[in-house]
Parts: sequence; C-alpha cells; structure tokens
Amino acid sequence: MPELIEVELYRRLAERTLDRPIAAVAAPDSWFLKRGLTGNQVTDVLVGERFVAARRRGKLMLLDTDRGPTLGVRFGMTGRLTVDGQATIDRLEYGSGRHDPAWDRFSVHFDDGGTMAVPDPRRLGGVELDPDEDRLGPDAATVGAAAVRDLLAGSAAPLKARLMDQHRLAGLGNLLTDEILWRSGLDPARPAGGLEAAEARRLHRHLRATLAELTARGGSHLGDLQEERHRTGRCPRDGTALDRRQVGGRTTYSCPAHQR
DNA sequence: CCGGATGTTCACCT
DNA sequence: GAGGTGAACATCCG
Repeated sequence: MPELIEVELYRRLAERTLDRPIAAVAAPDSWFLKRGLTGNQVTDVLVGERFVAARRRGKLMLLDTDRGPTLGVRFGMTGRLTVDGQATIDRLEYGSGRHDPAWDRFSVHFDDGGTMAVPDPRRLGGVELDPDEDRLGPDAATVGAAAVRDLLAGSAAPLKARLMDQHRLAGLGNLLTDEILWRSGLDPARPAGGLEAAEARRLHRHLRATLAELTARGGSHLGDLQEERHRTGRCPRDGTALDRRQVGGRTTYSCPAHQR
C-alpha cells in the first residue's frame, strides 16, 4: 500500500517501539537485506540497542538507534508494518487480509517479548543500514511552494513523472499523484517546465491539502478520484469519461475536460 | 488464462 | 545529461 501517507502511519506505529531494548533480529530473507547487508551484520549492530527516534523521509522509514546505525525500511508496494501483532488501522488493499507468517521478511524482537515485523508478500521492500537520505528530495508533506516551482522549472518531462521522481520530491506515488493533479486541474502529461507561476502555486496548495486530508482519512486510496480509477470511470467533478493513459511509465487516470 | 497493480533499481535505448 | 522502456520481485484480483 505504501505511499507517503501509509509510511507516515507506519512511522507513528513504530513510535511504540522506542526505548525498548532489542533482544533479537530475524532476517530470514536475504533478498530483503539491501546493499550487501547480511543477517549476522544487522543482528550484531541492533541487538542490545534501542530505537530512539522514528523518522520518515518520503516513503523511507528511518529508525535511529541509541549508539548504533540507523535502520532504513522501505515497503515497496505490498509491505506493511506490525508492532506487537498490531497493524495500523488502514484497510488491506491487496489480498484478503490474511497474514502468512512466511511473509514476515524482517523482524525485531524486544526483550519485553514484543515484536516489530515487516510482512511483504511480494518482497518489493527492503531494509538497509544508514541509508543515504540525501538521495531523496524534500518530503512532499512539508515541501514549500518555492521548492515545488524549482523542481518543475526547465524540465521537459511530464508533470506527473517529475512529481514522482523521488530524487526531486520524496513521497508521492501513483495514486496520490493522480489525485493531486486531478484536484489541481492539471494535465499529468504536460511538460513540467511549462507551468505558469500561478499553476505551480495552485499545484503546491492542492499537494499539501491533499496529503493532509488523505492522511486524516487514513490512506492514499481514499481520494475522491480513487473509485473512478478504472476503465469506465467518470470524473467525479464533471462526469466526463476519464482518460486512461501511460504517463511516466505508470497507468494514469485524468479528466480531459478540466485537467489542462 | 491473462493482464495489472500504491515501488525501486538497473540495464539499455534514443 | 535527460527521458523512456522493460525486466525483476510474488501474490491477488478482475
């Protein structure tokens, strides 16, 4: 499920792990350990430590330890987080909600008997130590209007592709970007550098408002456009048949009438 | 049965 | 350098 909103909900859940001594680590899937990390290494550096802060940048969750490295967790498309057996209140969008223990690709056990686990059926996520946070652009939830203007300026890439480029702006995924551009009345395929100043400001305003609103609703999939995001969908604003295209390599729904 | 799907990385094109 | 495409991961759904 994860886009910025889901990862933020996971981060809040992960705050429950703070200050609890780590007794053991389970990394049964070496594919899930990135950048050459081994199960022994991650165990060695985490056992005996405690997480002291749960941070997030874009879709990357960061757990700082007391004296050791920072644990970086990515959730891919199907990764989730459980702490002491509890998930966040978000609905399962993939699957029937069943939880196969074999999907726990990485777990941290605390000395109080509790556990933080990362179930990920498709194994698209992963963990690493001390991830390079600066490879990510500013977080979309707090980005300023000037930064949005600058990241669009001079680019021939489609607006949607630019907004989803995690190196330039961190956190937006396919669903959120479609929702934001739909609310902004902007065509996803327009060259990013071609926006007027007023359009860029409008985009920034809807970007911030959409993230705040959908976070309050509880997920990236709870946008106004979402239920019409299918082949015969119609624009919730004006009833026009939605366009379905590939933009920036991703399936994109947009209203040909009011998104220009 | 087949095609796609809330993501990222990488190789390979133009 | 800038963009674009396709593959890979594994499961579920229409």
